[in-house]
Amino acid sequence: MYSIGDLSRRTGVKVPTIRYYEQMGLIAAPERSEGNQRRYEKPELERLAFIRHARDLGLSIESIRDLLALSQHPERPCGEADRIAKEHLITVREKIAQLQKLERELERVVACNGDHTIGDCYVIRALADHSMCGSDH
Amino acid sequence: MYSIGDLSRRTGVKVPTIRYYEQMGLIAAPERSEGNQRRYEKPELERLAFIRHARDLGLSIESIRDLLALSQHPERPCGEADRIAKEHLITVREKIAQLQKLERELERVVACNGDHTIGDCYVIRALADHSMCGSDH
DNA sequence: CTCCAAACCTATAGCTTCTGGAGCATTAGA
DNA sequence: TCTAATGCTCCAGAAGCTATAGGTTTGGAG
Repeated sequence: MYSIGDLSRRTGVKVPTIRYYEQMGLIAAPERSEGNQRRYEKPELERLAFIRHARDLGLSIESIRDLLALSQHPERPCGEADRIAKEHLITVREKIAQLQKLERELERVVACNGDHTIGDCYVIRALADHSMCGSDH
Repeated sequence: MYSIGDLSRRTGVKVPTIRYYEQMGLIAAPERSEGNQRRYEKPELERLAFIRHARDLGLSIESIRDLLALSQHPERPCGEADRIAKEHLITVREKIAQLQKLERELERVVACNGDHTIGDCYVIRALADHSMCGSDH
Protein backbone atom coordinates (compact mmCIF):
# COMPACT_ATOMS: atom_id res chain seq x y z
CA MET A 1 0.00 0.00 0.00
CA TYR A 2 1.75 3.15 -1.23
CA SER A 3 0.44 6.68 -1.27
CA ILE A 4 1.27 8.76 -4.31
CA GLY A 5 4.02 10.42 -2.30
CA ASP A 6 5.59 7.04 -1.42
CA LEU A 7 5.50 6.06 -5.06
CA SER A 8 7.11 9.34 -5.98
CA ARG A 9 9.96 8.87 -3.50
CA ARG A 10 10.56 5.28 -4.57
CA THR A 11 10.61 5.92 -8.31
CA GLY A 12 11.89 9.48 -8.48
CA VAL A 13 8.86 10.50 -10.53
CA LYS A 14 7.30 13.69 -9.22
CA VAL A 15 3.78 13.57 -7.81
CA PRO A 16 2.11 15.77 -10.45
CA THR A 17 3.90 13.74 -13.11
CA ILE A 18 2.40 10.50 -11.77
CA ARG A 19 -1.06 12.04 -11.99
CA TYR A 20 -0.21 13.23 -15.48
CA TYR A 21 0.81 9.70 -16.53
CA GLU A 22 -2.47 8.41 -15.18
CA GLN A 23 -4.33 10.99 -17.22
CA MET A 24 -2.32 10.01 -20.31
CA GLY A 25 -3.23 6.38 -19.75
CA LEU A 26 0.32 5.15 -19.10
CA ILE A 27 -0.71 3.81 -15.73
CA ALA A 28 -4.19 2.71 -14.71
CA ALA A 29 -6.27 4.69 -12.23
CA PRO A 30 -5.52 2.97 -8.91
CA GLU A 31 -7.85 2.19 -6.04
CA ARG A 32 -8.69 5.00 -3.68
CA SER A 33 -8.75 5.32 0.09
CA GLU A 34 -12.01 6.20 1.84
CA GLY A 35 -10.97 9.82 1.60
CA ASN A 36 -10.41 9.52 -2.18
CA GLN A 37 -6.63 9.37 -2.12
CA ARG A 38 -4.71 7.12 -4.53
CA ARG A 39 -3.41 3.83 -3.12
CA TYR A 40 -0.88 1.80 -5.11
CA GLU A 41 0.51 -1.74 -4.96
CA LYS A 42 3.83 -3.24 -6.02
CA PRO A 43 2.92 -3.84 -9.71
CA GLU A 44 2.15 -0.18 -10.21
CA LEU A 45 5.49 0.70 -8.66
CA GLU A 46 7.28 -1.57 -11.11
CA ARG A 47 5.36 -0.19 -14.04
CA LEU A 48 6.22 3.35 -13.03
CA ALA A 49 9.89 2.43 -12.61
CA PHE A 50 9.80 1.02 -16.14
CA ILE A 51 8.33 4.28 -17.43
CA ARG A 52 10.87 6.34 -15.54
CA HIS A 53 13.74 4.37 -16.93
CA ALA A 54 12.45 4.56 -20.48
CA ARG A 55 11.94 8.33 -20.16
CA ASP A 56 15.49 8.69 -18.86
CA LEU A 57 16.58 6.96 -22.04
CA GLY A 58 14.64 9.60 -23.95
CA LEU A 59 11.86 7.39 -25.30
CA SER A 60 8.64 9.24 -26.10
CA ILE A 61 5.42 8.63 -24.20
CA GLU A 62 4.08 7.01 -27.36
CA SER A 63 6.95 4.56 -27.61
CA ILE A 64 6.63 3.72 -23.94
CA ARG A 65 2.93 3.12 -24.36
CA ASP A 66 3.75 0.63 -27.13
CA LEU A 67 6.45 -1.11 -25.10
CA LEU A 68 4.12 -1.42 -22.11
CA ALA A 69 1.42 -2.91 -24.31
CA LEU A 70 3.96 -5.40 -25.67
CA SER A 71 5.13 -6.37 -22.22
CA GLN A 72 1.58 -7.48 -21.46
CA HIS A 73 2.00 -10.31 -23.96
CA PRO A 74 5.11 -12.28 -22.96
CA GLU A 75 4.35 -15.01 -25.48
CA ARG A 76 4.55 -12.83 -28.56
CA PRO A 77 7.75 -12.38 -30.55
CA CYS A 78 9.79 -9.39 -29.44
CA GLY A 79 10.70 -8.05 -32.87
CA GLU A 80 8.54 -5.02 -32.31
CA ALA A 81 10.20 -4.08 -29.01
CA ASP A 82 13.54 -4.51 -30.70
CA ARG A 83 12.45 -2.28 -33.56
CA ILE A 84 11.33 0.53 -31.22
CA ALA A 85 14.65 0.47 -29.37
CA LYS A 86 16.70 0.34 -32.57
CA GLU A 87 14.73 3.17 -34.09
CA HIS A 88 15.31 5.26 -31.00
CA LEU A 89 19.01 4.49 -31.11
CA ILE A 90 19.09 5.85 -34.65
CA THR A 91 17.42 9.12 -33.65
CA VAL A 92 19.78 9.46 -30.70
CA ARG A 93 22.73 9.02 -33.04
CA GLU A 94 21.33 11.57 -35.46
CA LYS A 95 20.86 14.03 -32.65
CA ILE A 96 24.44 13.52 -31.54
CA ALA A 97 25.74 14.09 -35.06
CA GLN A 98 23.71 17.28 -35.39
CA LEU A 99 24.87 18.62 -32.06
CA GLN A 100 28.46 17.90 -32.95
CA LYS A 101 28.04 19.97 -36.07
CA LEU A 102 26.70 22.82 -33.92
CA GLU A 103 29.59 22.36 -31.53
CA ARG A 104 32.11 22.87 -34.32
CA GLU A 105 30.19 25.89 -35.57
CA LEU A 106 29.99 27.44 -32.11
CA GLU A 107 33.68 26.83 -31.51
CA ARG A 108 34.38 28.98 -34.55
CA VAL A 109 31.87 31.59 -33.40
CA VAL A 110 33.36 32.02 -29.93
CA ALA A 111 36.79 32.60 -31.38
CA CYS A 112 35.94 36.22 -30.54
CA ASN A 113 37.64 36.72 -27.20
CA GLY A 114 35.37 39.47 -25.91
CA ASP A 115 37.89 42.31 -25.90
CA HIS A 116 36.64 44.38 -28.80
CA THR A 117 33.30 45.99 -29.59
CA ILE A 118 30.03 44.61 -30.92
CA GLY A 119 30.72 46.29 -34.24
CA ASP A 120 33.35 43.74 -35.14
CA CYS A 121 32.36 40.91 -32.83
CA TYR A 122 32.68 37.59 -34.55
CA VAL A 123 29.68 36.16 -32.70
CA ILE A 124 27.35 38.78 -34.04
CA ARG A 125 28.80 38.77 -37.52
CA ALA A 126 28.74 35.00 -37.79
CA LEU A 127 25.08 34.93 -36.84
CA ALA A 128 24.20 37.71 -39.24
CA ASP A 129 26.06 36.23 -42.15
CA HIS A 130 25.37 32.61 -42.85
CA SER A 131 28.00 32.49 -45.59
CA MET A 132 30.67 32.63 -42.89
CA CYS A 133 29.66 29.12 -41.86
CA GLY A 134 31.75 26.13 -42.70
CA SER A 135 28.86 23.67 -42.76
CA ASP A 136 25.52 23.60 -44.47
CA HIS A 137 22.78 23.66 -41.83
CA MET B 1 9.13 45.60 -50.45
CA TYR B 2 8.52 42.01 -49.38
CA SER B 3 5.26 40.38 -48.42
CA ILE B 4 5.35 37.98 -45.51
CA GLY B 5 5.40 35.11 -48.02
CA ASP B 6 8.45 36.56 -49.80
CA LEU B 7 10.21 36.91 -46.48
CA SER B 8 9.34 33.35 -45.64
CA ARG B 9 10.73 31.99 -48.90
CA ARG B 10 13.92 34.04 -48.60
CA THR B 11 14.70 33.13 -45.01
CA GLY B 12 13.17 29.68 -44.72
CA VAL B 13 11.13 30.79 -41.71
CA LYS B 14 7.52 29.74 -42.03
CA VAL B 15 4.84 32.41 -42.31
CA PRO B 16 3.08 31.70 -38.98
CA THR B 17 6.49 31.63 -37.31
CA ILE B 18 7.27 35.11 -38.59
CA ARG B 19 4.03 36.37 -37.11
CA TYR B 20 4.90 34.55 -33.91
CA TYR B 21 8.29 36.27 -33.74
CA GLU B 22 6.56 39.60 -34.21
CA GLN B 23 4.23 38.78 -31.34
CA MET B 24 7.21 37.77 -29.19
CA GLY B 25 8.89 41.07 -29.97
CA LEU B 26 11.87 39.61 -31.83
CA ILE B 27 11.01 41.62 -34.89
CA ALA B 28 9.15 44.93 -34.97
CA ALA B 29 5.64 45.17 -36.35
CA PRO B 30 6.24 46.27 -39.95
CA GLU B 31 4.32 48.75 -42.06
CA ARG B 32 1.10 47.56 -43.62
CA SER B 33 -0.35 47.81 -47.11
CA GLU B 34 -3.65 49.61 -47.63
CA GLY B 35 -5.33 46.25 -47.21
CA ASN B 36 -3.57 45.65 -43.87
CA GLN B 37 -0.95 43.20 -45.11
CA ARG B 38 2.58 43.23 -43.71
CA ARG B 39 5.25 44.83 -45.91
CA TYR B 40 8.92 44.34 -45.11
CA GLU B 41 12.20 45.93 -46.19
CA LYS B 42 15.74 44.63 -46.42
CA PRO B 43 16.71 45.29 -42.77
CA GLU B 44 13.88 43.12 -41.52
CA LEU B 45 14.97 40.37 -43.86
CA GLU B 46 18.48 40.50 -42.42
CA ARG B 47 17.21 40.52 -38.90
CA LEU B 48 15.06 37.50 -39.58
CA ALA B 49 17.96 35.69 -41.22
CA PHE B 50 19.99 36.37 -38.07
CA ILE B 51 17.23 34.89 -35.94
CA ARG B 52 16.91 31.89 -38.19
CA HIS B 53 20.59 31.20 -38.04
CA ALA B 54 20.73 31.55 -34.27
CA ARG B 55 17.73 29.23 -33.88
CA ASP B 56 19.43 26.68 -36.11
CA LEU B 57 22.33 26.83 -33.73
CA GLY B 58 19.88 26.03 -30.95
CA LEU B 59 19.97 29.38 -29.15
CA SER B 60 16.84 30.15 -27.15
CA ILE B 61 14.53 33.02 -28.02
CA GLU B 62 15.76 34.76 -24.89
CA SER B 63 19.42 34.53 -25.92
CA ILE B 64 18.56 35.75 -29.37
CA ARG B 65 16.67 38.68 -27.93
CA ASP B 66 19.79 39.60 -25.95
CA LEU B 67 22.09 39.22 -28.94
CA LEU B 68 19.81 41.35 -31.08
CA ALA B 69 19.74 44.04 -28.42
CA LEU B 70 23.54 43.96 -28.27
CA SER B 71 23.87 44.23 -32.02
CA GLN B 72 22.03 47.54 -31.83
CA HIS B 73 25.04 49.02 -30.02
CA PRO B 74 28.10 48.42 -32.21
CA GLU B 75 30.26 50.62 -30.01
CA ARG B 76 29.89 48.59 -26.84
CA PRO B 77 32.32 45.85 -25.86
CA CYS B 78 31.30 42.45 -27.08
CA GLY B 79 32.08 40.47 -23.95
CA GLU B 80 28.42 39.80 -23.36
CA ALA B 81 27.82 38.36 -26.83
CA ASP B 82 30.88 36.23 -26.33
CA ARG B 83 29.56 35.01 -22.98
CA ILE B 84 26.17 34.01 -24.44
CA ALA B 85 27.81 32.01 -27.21
CA LYS B 86 30.31 30.35 -24.86
CA GLU B 87 27.58 29.44 -22.41
CA HIS B 88 25.59 27.91 -25.20
CA LEU B 89 28.60 25.94 -26.35
CA ILE B 90 28.86 24.47 -22.87
CA THR B 91 25.24 23.34 -22.84
CA VAL B 92 25.65 21.85 -26.31
CA ARG B 93 28.65 19.88 -25.10
CA GLU B 94 26.77 18.68 -22.05
CA LYS B 95 23.90 17.55 -24.21
CA ILE B 96 26.28 15.63 -26.45
CA ALA B 97 27.87 13.89 -23.50
CA GLN B 98 24.49 12.91 -22.11
CA LEU B 99 23.27 11.57 -25.44
CA GLN B 100 26.43 9.55 -25.86
CA LYS B 101 25.73 7.90 -22.52
CA LEU B 102 22.24 7.04 -23.76
CA GLU B 103 23.72 5.74 -26.98
CA ARG B 104 25.92 3.29 -25.12
CA GLU B 105 23.00 2.20 -22.96
CA LEU B 106 20.72 1.70 -25.94
CA GLU B 107 23.39 -0.25 -27.77
CA ARG B 108 23.36 -2.72 -24.91
CA VAL B 109 19.57 -2.79 -24.86
CA VAL B 110 19.17 -3.60 -28.55
CA ALA B 111 21.49 -6.57 -28.23
CA CYS B 112 18.22 -8.49 -28.35
CA ASN B 113 17.97 -9.54 -31.98
CA GLY B 114 14.19 -9.81 -32.17
CA ASP B 115 13.91 -13.56 -32.67
CA HIS B 116 12.53 -14.62 -29.33
CA THR B 117 9.44 -13.68 -27.34
CA ILE B 118 8.62 -10.66 -25.18
CA GLY B 119 8.95 -12.84 -22.10
CA ASP B 120 12.73 -12.91 -22.35
CA CYS B 121 13.31 -9.84 -24.52
CA TYR B 122 16.33 -7.92 -23.36
CA VAL B 123 14.76 -4.58 -24.32
CA ILE B 124 11.82 -5.08 -22.01
CA ARG B 125 13.85 -6.55 -19.18
CA ALA B 126 16.47 -3.84 -19.35
CA LEU B 127 13.80 -1.17 -19.09
CA ALA B 128 12.05 -2.91 -16.23
CA ASP B 129 15.19 -3.51 -14.23
CA HIS B 130 17.41 -0.52 -13.76
CA SER B 131 20.06 -2.61 -12.02
CA MET B 132 20.94 -4.10 -15.41
CA CYS B 133 22.35 -0.74 -16.45
CA GLY B 134 26.02 -0.11 -16.68
CA SER B 135 25.81 3.61 -15.99
CA ASP B 136 24.16 5.69 -13.32
CA HIS B 137 21.45 7.85 -14.87
C1' DC C 1 -9.48 12.10 21.62
C1' DT C 2 -8.09 16.30 19.57
C1' DC C 3 -5.31 19.05 16.90
C1' DC C 4 -2.36 20.41 13.28
C1' DA C 5 0.98 20.18 9.72
C1' DA C 6 1.98 17.56 5.90
C1' DA C 7 0.27 15.41 2.27
C1' DC C 8 -3.46 14.75 -0.73
C1' DC C 9 -7.42 16.13 -4.03
C1' DT C 10 -9.34 18.60 -8.55
C1' DA C 11 -9.18 21.93 -11.94
C1' DT C 12 -6.85 25.02 -14.48
C1' DA C 13 -3.18 27.66 -16.46
C1' DG C 14 1.52 28.11 -17.98
C1' DC C 15 5.94 26.84 -20.04
C1' DT C 16 8.57 26.71 -25.03
C1' DT C 17 8.54 27.20 -29.84
C1' DC C 18 6.13 26.89 -32.95
C1' DT C 19 2.24 24.76 -36.29
C1' DG C 20 -2.23 24.29 -38.23
C1' DG C 21 -7.09 25.37 -39.06
C1' DA C 22 -11.40 28.24 -39.66
C1' DG C 23 -13.41 31.91 -41.75
C1' DC C 24 -12.90 35.94 -44.14
C1' DA C 25 -10.20 39.88 -46.92
C1' DT C 26 -6.70 41.37 -50.22
C1' DT C 27 -3.63 41.07 -54.06
C1' DA C 28 -1.59 40.09 -58.55
C1' DG C 29 -1.92 38.41 -62.85
C1' DA C 30 -4.72 36.64 -66.97
C1' DT D 1 -13.25 41.68 -64.10
C1' DC D 2 -12.39 37.44 -62.27
C1' DT D 3 -10.05 34.13 -59.59
C1' DA D 4 -6.34 31.57 -57.37
C1' DA D 5 -2.94 32.47 -54.26
C1' DT D 6 -1.85 34.74 -50.52
C1' DG D 7 -2.86 37.37 -46.55
C1' DC D 8 -5.42 38.60 -42.11
C1' DT D 9 -6.93 37.42 -36.97
C1' DC D 10 -7.99 34.40 -33.51
C1' DC D 11 -7.73 30.18 -31.37
C1' DA D 12 -6.32 25.40 -30.36
C1' DG D 13 -2.91 21.83 -30.07
C1' DA D 14 1.50 19.45 -29.58
C1' DA D 15 5.08 17.29 -25.61
C1' DG D 16 5.89 16.59 -21.21
C1' DC D 17 5.47 18.23 -17.66
C1' DT D 18 5.15 22.06 -13.61
C1' DA D 19 2.81 25.24 -10.71
C1' DT D 20 -0.94 27.47 -8.42
C1' DA D 21 -5.35 27.99 -5.96
C1' DG D 22 -8.46 26.47 -2.88
C1' DG D 23 -10.07 22.86 -0.54
C1' DT D 24 -9.91 17.81 2.07
C1' DT D 25 -7.66 13.81 4.29
C1' DT D 26 -4.22 11.55 6.96
C1' DG D 27 -1.15 10.28 10.54
C1' DG D 28 1.37 11.22 14.46
C1' DA D 29 2.05 14.05 18.87
C1' DG D 30 0.19 15.55 23.07
